[in-house]
Amino acid sequence: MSEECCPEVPSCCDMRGMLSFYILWLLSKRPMNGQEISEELRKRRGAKPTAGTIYPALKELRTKGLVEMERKGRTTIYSLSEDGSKGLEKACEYFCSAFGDIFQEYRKAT
Amino acid sequence: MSEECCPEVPSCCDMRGMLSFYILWLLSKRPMNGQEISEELRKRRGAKPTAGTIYPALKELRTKGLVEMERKGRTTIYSLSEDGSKGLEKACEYFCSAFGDIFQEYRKAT
DNA sequence: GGTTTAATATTGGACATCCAATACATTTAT
DNA sequence: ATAAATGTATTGGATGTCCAATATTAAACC
Repeated sequence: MSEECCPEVPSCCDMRGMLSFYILWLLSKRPMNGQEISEELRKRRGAKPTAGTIYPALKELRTKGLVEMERKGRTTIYSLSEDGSKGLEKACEYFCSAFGDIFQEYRKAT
Repeated sequence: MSEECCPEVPSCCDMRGMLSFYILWLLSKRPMNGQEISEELRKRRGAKPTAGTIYPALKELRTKGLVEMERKGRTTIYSLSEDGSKGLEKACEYFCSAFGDIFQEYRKAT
């Protein structure tokens, strides 16, 4: 379907991390199933996470009570819980505080 | 010494990752020793990485040829190599492309 | 019904990142 | 000279994130 442009993953240093955070952020936009989440991540981070990446992460978020799920036939719709929503807010604050300078610099440069 | 304010690490989701990337970015500002790098990370990410975190990361960056070091008495000064500089550029591009939306949203909200 | 397809899910192995604990070298203080 | 302080470094164990491989389930197709 969509062949939308996506960033090239750099070879120089490891860019893993923040997956659960990113999933929470995506779910704050709208409830999604696993494949939709994976596709969003592909568009944004340049590589589509496989099933072995995405479902364990979702399971952990559910265990922590941050995400709720509802099975609908073949698919499972994941959505933010109230705790997930509150947690995301704190996490966004932290993320932008921790990495803000790097973004600022990029904005100036372009 | 400096008790500068630093962000509170959220409990909701894991915020590890991007350490090597962040180190490269810091070293692009100026050469530093391990303790200075750790202190910069504390101010920005809210927790000071211990020796077991920082030195293996620096060692790996050196193995990859991205970082150079020079021993000076008690301290070791680390600096970006040419490859490190080029790699960082790509990595910054990727990082901002991958996480830009989250940051944009934060800017609007505040 | 029987096959294919799409989505979900688990397992096992690899690796980066994290800490606590330990060790060592060099400078500084006594 | 000895002790304390500072900076560097390694080890071992935990955890999150990553993929390939495999399995399961439900819908769609013939």
